[in-house]
Amino acid sequence: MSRERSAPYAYDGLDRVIHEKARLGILTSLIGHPKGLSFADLKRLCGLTDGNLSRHLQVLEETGLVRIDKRFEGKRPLTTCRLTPAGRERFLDYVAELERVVRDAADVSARVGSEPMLKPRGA
Amino acid sequence: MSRERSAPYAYDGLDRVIHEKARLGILTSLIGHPKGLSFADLKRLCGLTDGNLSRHLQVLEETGLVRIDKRFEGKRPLTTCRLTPAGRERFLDYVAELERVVRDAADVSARVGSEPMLKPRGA
DNA sequence: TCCAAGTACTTTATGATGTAAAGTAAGCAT
DNA sequence: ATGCTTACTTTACATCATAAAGTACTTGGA
Repeated sequence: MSRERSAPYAYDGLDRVIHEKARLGILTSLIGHPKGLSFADLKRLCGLTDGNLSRHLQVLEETGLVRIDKRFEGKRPLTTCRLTPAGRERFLDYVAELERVVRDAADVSARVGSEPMLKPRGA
Repeated sequence: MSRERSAPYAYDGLDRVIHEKARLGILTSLIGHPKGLSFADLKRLCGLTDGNLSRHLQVLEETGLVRIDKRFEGKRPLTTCRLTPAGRERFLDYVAELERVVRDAADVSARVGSEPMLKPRGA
């Protein structure tokens, strides 16, 4: 209930590592797949290039959010990524803060909603 | 309803300009104050330094999300910021996408919630 | 067998940009 | 006068996302 009394919109809970488009996508993908996802899967799901994904995974591993498993499936390398327990926890904390952002914004669009400022659903 | 069939976690709707901690705070502050906020107010509400706020406001003005009004109140300069109509719209679009992120994540924590992976409330 | 093309990544380099620190300018207090 | 505060802006640095190129191996023709 305290939350930086003086700076209610500082959103300190928005972890920089997680609050990044690409990484946010990766983590959201991973939280839905406890058994992990392959490099190729993530690439497709998140619409990322190889280099881009590789780099982000590196960051996520270094910060202990994901575990990366490299093995060979037959003759080909297969990289599998999954959330660490800590990663899951930090991600859920992050999402909780996101919900707060959404709520802060929603509160207001309700308050201001009486004025015809948001275009009516149909137009 | 389409949303990049093949890359459901790309979150293209997360506008880079808005998806920045500081700016997200600024915009959330502003949407709640249709009459605008002063530089000093924003600084406090968002917990930003002068230089930092100044820079972000510049970006937000350049991209047409906020309007900045500089006048003198008595003998002192007073900078007032408010959302433009376009800014409001783009911000609401952004928030809608945020909601999607939250929902994507929430769906899953529900699905996985049966397993004792998230620490029980008390521990 | 040799070569071209594809898979599965990693490394490098560059450009953008968030941020701290310093700077400007004016008012107010002592 | 001198110093402190408000109200910013400018600069300079350091981080970092991303594209492009590179590595290594495999598969599939000719």
